[in-house]
Amino acid sequence: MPDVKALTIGKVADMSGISVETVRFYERKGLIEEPPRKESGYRQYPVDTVNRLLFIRRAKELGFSLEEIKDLLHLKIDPSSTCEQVKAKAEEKIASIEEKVNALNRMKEVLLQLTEDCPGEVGISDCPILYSLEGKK
Amino acid sequence: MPDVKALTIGKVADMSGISVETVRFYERKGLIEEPPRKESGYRQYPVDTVNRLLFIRRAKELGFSLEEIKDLLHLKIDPSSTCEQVKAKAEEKIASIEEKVNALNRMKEVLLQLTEDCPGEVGISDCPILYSLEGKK
DNA sequence: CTTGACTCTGTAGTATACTTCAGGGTTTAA
DNA sequence: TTAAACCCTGAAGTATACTACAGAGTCAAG
Repeated sequence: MPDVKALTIGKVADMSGISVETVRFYERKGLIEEPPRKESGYRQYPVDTVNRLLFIRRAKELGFSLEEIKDLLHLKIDPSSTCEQVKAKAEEKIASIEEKVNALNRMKEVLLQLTEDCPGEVGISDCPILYSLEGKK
Repeated sequence: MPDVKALTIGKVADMSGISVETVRFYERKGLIEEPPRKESGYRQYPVDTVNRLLFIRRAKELGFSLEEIKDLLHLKIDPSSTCEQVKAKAEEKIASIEEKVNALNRMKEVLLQLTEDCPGEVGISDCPILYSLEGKK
């Protein structure tokens, strides 16, 4: 008798909101374990795989890369790792988000200044935005 | 007699701070025109190419993609385009930067909340960050 | 005239995160 | 039983922005 709890790849994909192709891709990348197979070769997932996929989704939404998520998952699985280590990863991520935000805000400031200087109805040859991009201050 | 003003690719690369390979790459991408060649096949750039490359660099620093920069350059060259059109591109860019900043700030808020909830010295199985990533609220 | 620095083309590799496809075999519901 | 729906592998394609060759020719200084 087959394991009633085993799910096909299509099922875990639906349940997690991740496509079948992407689930296989995550397996290749080592984000999820290779599941047992039926004689036919079909993957048979334990239900818990859905949680793992949801974990990956949420972490992605928080801006973690697949590599970082892999680290997080390894910490999660390794009983000798500590909450402190996870917290450190989160704090690193916060710092890198802050850096990105600062860089974007600097860009925005420059662009805002340029658009403010732009009267709008001027011919292209006098456009202050292009003028500035040309490096003429 | 050769054009005294013609520059080799190495010269424009040095003067603009962009690598030789990248200059050729920009040519393939249509960001700079194909320059005339010597009989040997060597590219001969007019000095103005340096300004164009600097323009590209600056626009990149402001977060424009190569495609967007190409648009900007076409506007710049086309005498029928207006300053208004350039301004519109800049404003689009500002809006997209704001969106990114907002998304990043939302991520940061969630991460901050998670790290605040984390006592630090707890075993991995009780880590509130991982707990939350698992989707258990 | 030689030699080292420079240039040429075309192709392939890098990183991230997938998606698509060909050409099969398997399951399941009617 | 049969046809739709699903699954398999392995390779290639997508987008962005380059970088790195290989193998050959060219240029400029001493």
